[in-house]
Amino acid sequence: MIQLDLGDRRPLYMQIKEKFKELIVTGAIKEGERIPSVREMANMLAINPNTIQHAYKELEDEGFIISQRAKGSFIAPISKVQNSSNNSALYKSLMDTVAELIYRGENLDDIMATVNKIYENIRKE
Amino acid sequence: MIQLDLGDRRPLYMQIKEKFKELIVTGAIKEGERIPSVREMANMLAINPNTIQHAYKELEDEGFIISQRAKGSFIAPISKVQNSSNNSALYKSLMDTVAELIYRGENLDDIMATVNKIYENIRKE
Amino acid sequence: MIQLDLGDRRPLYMQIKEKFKELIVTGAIKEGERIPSVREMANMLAINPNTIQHAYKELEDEGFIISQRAKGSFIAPISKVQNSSNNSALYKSLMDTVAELIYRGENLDDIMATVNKIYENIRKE
Amino acid sequence: MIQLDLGDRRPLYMQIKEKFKELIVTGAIKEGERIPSVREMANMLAINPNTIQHAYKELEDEGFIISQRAKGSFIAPISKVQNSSNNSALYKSLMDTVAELIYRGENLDDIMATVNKIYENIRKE
DNA sequence: GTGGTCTAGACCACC
DNA sequence: GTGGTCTAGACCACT
Repeated sequence: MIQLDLGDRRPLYMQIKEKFKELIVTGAIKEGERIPSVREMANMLAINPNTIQHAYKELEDEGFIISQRAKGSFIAPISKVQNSSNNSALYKSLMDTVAELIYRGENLDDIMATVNKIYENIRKE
Repeated sequence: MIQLDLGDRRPLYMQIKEKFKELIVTGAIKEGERIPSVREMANMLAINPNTIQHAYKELEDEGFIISQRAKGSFIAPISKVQNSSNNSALYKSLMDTVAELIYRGENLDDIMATVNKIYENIRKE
Repeated sequence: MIQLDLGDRRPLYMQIKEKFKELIVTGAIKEGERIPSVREMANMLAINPNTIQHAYKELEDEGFIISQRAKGSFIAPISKVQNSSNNSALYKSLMDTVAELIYRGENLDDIMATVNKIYENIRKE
Repeated sequence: MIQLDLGDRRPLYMQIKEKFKELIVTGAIKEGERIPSVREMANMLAINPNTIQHAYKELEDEGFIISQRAKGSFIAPISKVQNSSNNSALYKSLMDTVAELIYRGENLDDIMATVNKIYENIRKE
């Protein structure tokens, strides 16, 4: 489900958090679905439970999951995420990434095609 | 030219590095142009020269600038950047960002329009 | 383990880096093995920790080690090194060195014998 | 004749010196031949004459060239170079380079073939 | 306790 | 004057 990359320079908890975000936003895990408990996850990845806890905490703060004591953690209703923030930081990231791709010689059509493909993949789910 | 954000959780050297990348890839600074010396920049931003040095070092490692002892630092020829790397990490970032935008309820057309606008802005220069 | 030569005109961090590379490529330290922490090494060599940090950073950039915050630094899996680079610079260095040896009157057989001996020494490990 | 690489991190004088060594040891310039004067060279490369002077000085110190006031600089007789130094540093460099090539997955036969090719190329001249 | 970031201040090699 | 190296010492984030 989640694969840690030791070469990755980001802290472990952030890798885990962002991997979960990826699974959620691409629709691989859906609204209401349960994710492994902190302890299960810690066992699976063979790392300290505190690290998982940290990741889950931030996911909850950002509205992606909801943790219920003694029951587990669940993907939050999508409506919650949509209200919870303005998306200007994401648009900023989009602009920087696209500008760099163009600078590095990538074709506008290839970029557009990639964006379209992501959209199609998500719809299909 | 560059504004530091102390509230930003990224290290200072990275803010500087990424701001320069932005200026370069959007065409605000052009191939061959000289950027401020390590000391000038340190004075302008009122931070330690070592921090600027760190930022410039990484920009050079990534192929964006060329630093020459006793002469200064200059924007690298664009051909160096285009050859020097594969763009898969950037495409990965693009996919993650777009997926999250869609998940947060953004419209595909708005995203496409943003991509197009970046392209037009860069071409105009 | 590592001996600094103050008479050497290369910077300290580079002496350290290259000594480690030597230990790694000759098999004296093996994949996955832990190397001394930045502070331990600094104490052992009686130099500033930043200098060690600099050396380790470059070893990591070149794919020889992996540094993990709060855990330590480890010899990278050899597969990472083999994929991560093209070897043309090394072949260039080989050609220059051999050409100079010949110019200085060395015998081709002696050179070949040296190459063979290195190979045997590494295989034996 | 000589091409400077601004991206190269070595000082200019050293690039020049090593390029000359390369031309000499591979036989591209021969014993007794005249090389351009400091001023000619400085004009050709559009750099400061002091930089050329520095390079020539070191070439002379190492026995590769002989400078005669008002006449110019000439490639030294090969016998001079052969006597002038022990070659242990070169063998050290050879061993390090070969060990790294092997570590990076290169084949012993390819390395041997390269060494042989250099030898043949020099003999032919 | 670990690696990473940052400061203040110094010195060096290069051009 | 420029980039690069180094020290001494501090603080932070992560596990």
